[in-house]
Amino acid sequence: MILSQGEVGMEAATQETRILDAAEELFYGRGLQAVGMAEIRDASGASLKRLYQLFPSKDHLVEAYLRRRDVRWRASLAAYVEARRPGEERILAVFDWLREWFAEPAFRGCAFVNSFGELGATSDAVARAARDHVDALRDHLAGLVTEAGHSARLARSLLLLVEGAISTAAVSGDAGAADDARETARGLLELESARISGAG
Amino acid sequence: MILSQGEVGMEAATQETRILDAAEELFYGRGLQAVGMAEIRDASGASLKRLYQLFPSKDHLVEAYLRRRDVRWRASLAAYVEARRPGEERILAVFDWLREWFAEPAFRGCAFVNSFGELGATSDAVARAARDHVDALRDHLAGLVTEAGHSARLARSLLLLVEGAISTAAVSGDAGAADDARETARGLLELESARISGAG
DNA sequence: GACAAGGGAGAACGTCCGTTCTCCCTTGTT
DNA sequence: AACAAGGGAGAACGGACGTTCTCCCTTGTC
Repeated sequence: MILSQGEVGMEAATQETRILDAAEELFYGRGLQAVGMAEIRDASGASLKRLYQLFPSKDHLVEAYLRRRDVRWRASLAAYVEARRPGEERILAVFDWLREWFAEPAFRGCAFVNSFGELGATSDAVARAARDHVDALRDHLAGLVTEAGHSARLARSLLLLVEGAISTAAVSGDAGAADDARETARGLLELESARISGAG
Repeated sequence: MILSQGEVGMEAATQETRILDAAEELFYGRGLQAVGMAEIRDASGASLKRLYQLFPSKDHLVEAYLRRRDVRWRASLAAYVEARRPGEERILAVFDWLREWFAEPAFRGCAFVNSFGELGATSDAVARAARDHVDALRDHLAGLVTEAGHSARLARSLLLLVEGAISTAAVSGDAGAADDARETARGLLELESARISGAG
């Protein structure tokens, strides 16, 4: 009983994963409202019945997509960054990671900014998910900044550079925005160091 | 005949203006796909017949909305900035203007980033309008930067700060992103000056 | 005053979509 | 072998939306 429940649970989990994988690719690639439940059914291989058993409505699925993407996106960034030595290298690595992301064919901007623009005015869940993502990213950057011995104010500047690079790269189709952001961040680090030694 | 044609033309123009005003408020405030033609008809006071006479499809109306908004948005920014003395003051004025915009209750991020996220994958017209807007904004910033005697590279940094501030302010609902961007820009200007005198 | 032209209001049409329902088949149990 | 349970495929339902059509009224003209 317990084992079979476990198996049922695992099967449900992998089916849930397949559904979320399909939803993520479609929602991110084409927009929330442009993708219907039937298309997610086709892409995931699940039946509509199962789909609605696991996610009672499209709104639930959208929110689950955003929440999972937030966790994965930040985990991927964190893993990439933590491979570098603590300090300024890690801050600059953020923009190396962005550059690789921008070069992916599927890149289409920030999933949270896009979702906020599409449904943020209507759906509190979407607006909250987007805000939580930005807050978490800011916190992450603040951790890197303090780790490097700089003032927390720098984290807010970096957040603007990161979000600006994402939007600009998406709209203009130019991955070079990551390099611009990296160079700008390097300048800000240089400035911080100069201010510390100068005003020390 | 010519006069009456002129009057007809003017009436059509003001009706077109009313329609575009309604479309802009609704499209920007709630998203492109969340607003139906019937709602634009109600908000503009025009009949559906007239609406389709002036804009043969919703796609046409969406593109007209984006094109007009681009012109007006940049004109408003340019007018604000040109009230300051040429040089770095004008660069910083960009962020003062952003701050006032962010404080408006209707502020909901960059209309072009939002539209791109919603329909950019499907509609070439939307994708092009968004890209043209970003290109025009970058050109405008480049003009301010060269006017202030700085290198063109700085314009790309400023573009990232502007777009990042817009996205962040919208999603997090915090107009303070404009101040963060302004402070960051001030740092970059300081750095440019130091580099010029230092490396001179 | 008859009448053509054009515009307004809104019904109508076709399509799409989120969600539910029906029917059938499989599978495991007694 | 009979049967209950559950799942899959897809039809069905209700509503929304883009677009067109119908009908009526106004207005300007002979």
